[in-house]
Amino acid sequence: MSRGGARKIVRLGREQRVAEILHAARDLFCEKGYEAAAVAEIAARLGIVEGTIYKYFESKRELLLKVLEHWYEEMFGDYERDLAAVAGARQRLRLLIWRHLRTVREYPLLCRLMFREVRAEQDYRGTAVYAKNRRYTQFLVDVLKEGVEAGEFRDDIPLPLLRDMVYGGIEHHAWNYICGRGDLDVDRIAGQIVLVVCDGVALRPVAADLGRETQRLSQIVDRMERGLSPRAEST
Amino acid sequence: MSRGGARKIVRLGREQRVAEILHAARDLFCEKGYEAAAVAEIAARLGIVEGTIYKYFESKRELLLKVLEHWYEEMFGDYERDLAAVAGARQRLRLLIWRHLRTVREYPLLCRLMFREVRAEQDYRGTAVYAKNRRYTQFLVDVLKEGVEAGEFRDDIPLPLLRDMVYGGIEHHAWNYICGRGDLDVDRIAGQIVLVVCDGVALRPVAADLGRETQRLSQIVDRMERGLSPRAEST
DNA sequence: TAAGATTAGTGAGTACAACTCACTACAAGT
DNA sequence: ACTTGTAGTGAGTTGTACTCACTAATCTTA
Repeated sequence: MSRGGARKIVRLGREQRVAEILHAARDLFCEKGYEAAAVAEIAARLGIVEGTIYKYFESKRELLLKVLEHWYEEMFGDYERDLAAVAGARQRLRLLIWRHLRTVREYPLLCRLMFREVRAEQDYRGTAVYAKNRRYTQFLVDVLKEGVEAGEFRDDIPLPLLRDMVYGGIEHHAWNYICGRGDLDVDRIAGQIVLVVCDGVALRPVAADLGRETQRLSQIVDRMERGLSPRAEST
Repeated sequence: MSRGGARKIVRLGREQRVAEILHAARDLFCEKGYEAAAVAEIAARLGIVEGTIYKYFESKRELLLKVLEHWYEEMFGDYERDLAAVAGARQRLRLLIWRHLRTVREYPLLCRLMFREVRAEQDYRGTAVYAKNRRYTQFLVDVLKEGVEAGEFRDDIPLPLLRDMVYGGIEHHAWNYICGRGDLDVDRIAGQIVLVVCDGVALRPVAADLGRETQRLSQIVDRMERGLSPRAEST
């Protein structure tokens, strides 16, 4: 601004420049949202000109997709590892739901971009982000499938529907938080979702009162068999 | 085009013109989506000029909101009536889920606008569409509450979470259909969602084997009390 | 019926952002 | 030192939301 156009041009290698642009784009998209973020401002922040960005990315949208692809790549790292440490379908399910909620809590702005700007567009299927998202949600379907095969979950509910109820439910429930209002109690919500899903699909639900009744009758039978009156101790 | 600017100007009353614009806007938004629909094209279809639309609507976005408000108004009509005809929390729940799925099936393009362009925006809360949507989803929360009060549903799961799992789940599950791919089997999906939700919140789940055990013990106790040997008939 | 008031409708703009392209300048290879 | 590949430029073009000073059709009132 102060010195009129006498700026030194800095030349970077392709890789490095691409990385810089992705980083600046992620920041600005998170700050302002996709629409409001101008490509020219991303360029300005890096001290380059708009045209340079179009040298490396075909369009603003491609830039957004690449930003989110990188994010997914970051996430996949410790997913399998964490999952391998937990046994039992219900506990594994809980882990996936809990981790997803934690991700929403940690990166609300990126989630917002994903939900709003990417997943909703015409061309979504066919993008690399779609493939990565499929891989991400497939973890949950696989855990449910294990549960069915192990006899822990019933087999008459299509797994994709359960998947959609979990991820769709979380998205709706977290929307306020994602938009910057209120907080997100990850532990509590994870527990409640597991409760709804499992006691809907678990083969043997608790049935507390039936259970208590069985126990009571059991004790009576025990005492009777030992020759005691069934009413002996009831006062 | 053919006669150079010698078009007759048609003057309409305010009400009528507004109605015309809303209708044309709804069509074009559904055809092309919000972004791709140009205000100038809405005007062109009515044989008027862009500025005229801005005489009646402050912005393109207000136009979209008004279109969706009108749609909600259409829907509310027979909602209470239908609901009044059905008894029992589970059946009423099924009705609401079934009706919502049918609406999605019938108006996928308007649903798409609602999900994509309206609900996701910053200013959504504070719009009249938000209020109408609240009223719409509140039906389901009320039905759940009735179920809890009637002792049909457990009371340890927050109703808003269930609401979000239902509507969020449906939205996710129907997204392919909304985007014009495949079909939507309303009856089947409604049944499955009710199954998941109810057998998750219903107070007395089937628990067939626990039930049988209770029955068996009951019979033993009966016989014992009548002075018979507990093992009398077991062979 | 004619003048004045009201308001529907016009169309030529402005502003701004995505995207393009012919060109410049820097660095490496020979 | 000359050539060549390519990073970077910046002045466009295009398209669209939105504005505004103005025109003309209709209504009101004398």
